[in-house]
Amino acid sequence: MNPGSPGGLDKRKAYILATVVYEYIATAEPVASQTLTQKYRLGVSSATVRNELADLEAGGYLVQPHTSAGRIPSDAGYRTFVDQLMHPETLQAADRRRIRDELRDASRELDEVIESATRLLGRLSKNLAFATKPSNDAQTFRHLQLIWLSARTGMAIVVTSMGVAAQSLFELAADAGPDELTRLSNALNSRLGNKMLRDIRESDIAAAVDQLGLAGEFKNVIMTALRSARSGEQSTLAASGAQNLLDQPEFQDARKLRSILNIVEEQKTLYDLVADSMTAESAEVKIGHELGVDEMQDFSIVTVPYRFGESAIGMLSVLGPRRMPYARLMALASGTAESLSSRLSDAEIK
Amino acid sequence: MNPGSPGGLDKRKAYILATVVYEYIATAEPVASQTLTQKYRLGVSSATVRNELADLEAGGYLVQPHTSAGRIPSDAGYRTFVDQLMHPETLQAADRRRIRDELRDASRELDEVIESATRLLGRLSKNLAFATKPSNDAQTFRHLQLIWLSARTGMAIVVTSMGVAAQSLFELAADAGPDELTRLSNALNSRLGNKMLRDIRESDIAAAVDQLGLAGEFKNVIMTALRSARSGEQSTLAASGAQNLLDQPEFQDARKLRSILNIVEEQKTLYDLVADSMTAESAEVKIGHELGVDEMQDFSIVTVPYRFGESAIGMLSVLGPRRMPYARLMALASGTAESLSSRLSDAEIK
DNA sequence: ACCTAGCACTCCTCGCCTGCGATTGCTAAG
DNA sequence: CTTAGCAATCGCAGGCGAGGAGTGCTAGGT
Repeated sequence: MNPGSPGGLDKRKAYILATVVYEYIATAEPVASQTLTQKYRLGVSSATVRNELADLEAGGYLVQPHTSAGRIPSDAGYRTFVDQLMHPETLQAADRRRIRDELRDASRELDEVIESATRLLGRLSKNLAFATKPSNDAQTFRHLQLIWLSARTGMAIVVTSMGVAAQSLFELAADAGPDELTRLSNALNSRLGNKMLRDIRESDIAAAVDQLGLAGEFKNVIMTALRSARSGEQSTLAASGAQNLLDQPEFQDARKLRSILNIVEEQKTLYDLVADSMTAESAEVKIGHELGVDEMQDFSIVTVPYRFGESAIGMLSVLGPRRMPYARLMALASGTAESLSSRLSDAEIK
Repeated sequence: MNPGSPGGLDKRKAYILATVVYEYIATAEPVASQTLTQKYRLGVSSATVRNELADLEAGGYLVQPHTSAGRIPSDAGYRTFVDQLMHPETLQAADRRRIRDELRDASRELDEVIESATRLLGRLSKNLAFATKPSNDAQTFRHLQLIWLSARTGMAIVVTSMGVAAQSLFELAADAGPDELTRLSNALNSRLGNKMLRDIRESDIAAAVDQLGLAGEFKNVIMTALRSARSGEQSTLAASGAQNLLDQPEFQDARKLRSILNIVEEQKTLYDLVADSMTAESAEVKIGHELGVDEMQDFSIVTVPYRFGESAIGMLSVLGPRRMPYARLMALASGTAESLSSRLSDAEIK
């Protein structure tokens, strides 16, 4: 092996590996040495290619389903392909515009915008797309309103810069009048204005409540509302495009799909799988066993964070067979996330 | 045929038909005459049963997949079974309690309660469960709050007896102060209190706005908020349990599932299919072609409305193979809907 | 008039085999 | 280091036949 070449592979091996991956992604059939020489003018004979293929298999980049079959990429093969061999794609201006337009037409509601983006990505990628709902942690506090419903019940609404974050009903042990709730709302608003949600301390609340001489139970009411605003529905997912997976030849067998659908419906596992990509700068790929879940050996996931202002608040992902068009899906996911990010920022409540 | 007997079938034919359906539901295998005589002590020989089976086939209740196979029920066979032959089931007290408890633990948020009920029903029924989100039309108005965010932006929140129904952001052409919004909120609340949402007229709003001498654009702002409160997310569905369908032997073939997943994700078709069961008193069943959708020939749906107070506000359904345990699923769906209804009513904002 | 034993007939299913084609690895020569 | 040639391996599709499941019909019994 020539040192200094990508992945410790000499140039020809790298090219052959890349070609095998491209070809397998396109056809879903094991790739034979002859196919390579015929379709790709390698300038060498199939026998030479066979020698190279054998080396690549020894190196762990390829596997053979059975003796008299061609080669298919291993997880390591895909990994090398993604990291070093493939040509990254970027979206055509036209595609970019289509995505942007479609998201613009979506409702103003936060959840629905996220769901639209997920549906869109599912449709464009022809795979299963999913998104985490945003964490509100890094959002800015805009308004807290206590609504009087009856002497002992009310509702607290927290508005953040992204729109309504949470409503929570409360019950009081002692009667309170509408005026008290209004006064308390006002006091809190002037005290908390423009803080980030995560920076609001219990002492801020306590000060406001005590200053007005109100019952201590209000502190709990407000903390509860803020807490639920902060956590949002963070661990729930939006998903779309499961039926696309049924089109893939490798999932004609229903058993493989069962586990996936299960995982998608459970949401928890899926959330954990992508959670660590929240801090990524751009699209990240996890391939087969890298996902660390037995039932997902045959799948890969592309994940890209979306932002509100500066901070990443959630992830947009595509789940498909390992044999997925990585460059294209990374471009699509990135493009969609980018549009989503700017769509969210446009809707910011200043 | 003896007149006066169920479905125009004499007693023995009815019993044999019922037995074929039971057996086929249990085994997913065509039912043979000998199986019937061996398992069910009919008191006659298999030859006699064969004659009866031939009659039932002539009558359209059964079909034969091929000459040397047993019989399986036709849509008409299932229909007769459901309407006249099967023993209706009711839930054990223990099951009933489990459902109630599980729903009680669910969050207070309306959407999440519905989703919990759907997940629960999916799990218990071992099929695909789905629910329509409630229509707010028949809910009672409790509170409208206009929140001041900046001189020209604000948010309108409408609270109904079921909890928050809608929030909507608005922009004004002319500056307004927090006081105006508060005064308008108060005026509207005293005027609209305890009306049903659908009974609120534009003139009520206009009167309040004009009385306070406020800009006409407030009328639109408020009407928009009320409209969005009324419509809710009515046509979106919650669904759970798709992977259960993959366990059914008849759907090992991925093609049949594709159409179903598609339909479930589309939601629209599914919503239309069950919409007319909203006025039903109890569980309704649609079998195979009765659904009127080609791709759903192999499926049946059990639908039961759930209520808030007196009025039906949504539907809870189970979708599965035609070969589903109708009595059990009807009992499960009814029980879950009942618990859901009372759970919702308990959470009413009085 | 109804029931039933017996039997021929039909049709599906499964395992077995075979031949074909695809593809490889190896060898030996350039 | 490359390549042509070739034997060897393996999967797969198709054909064939045995086995079995189940029916419909017939004829005789109650």
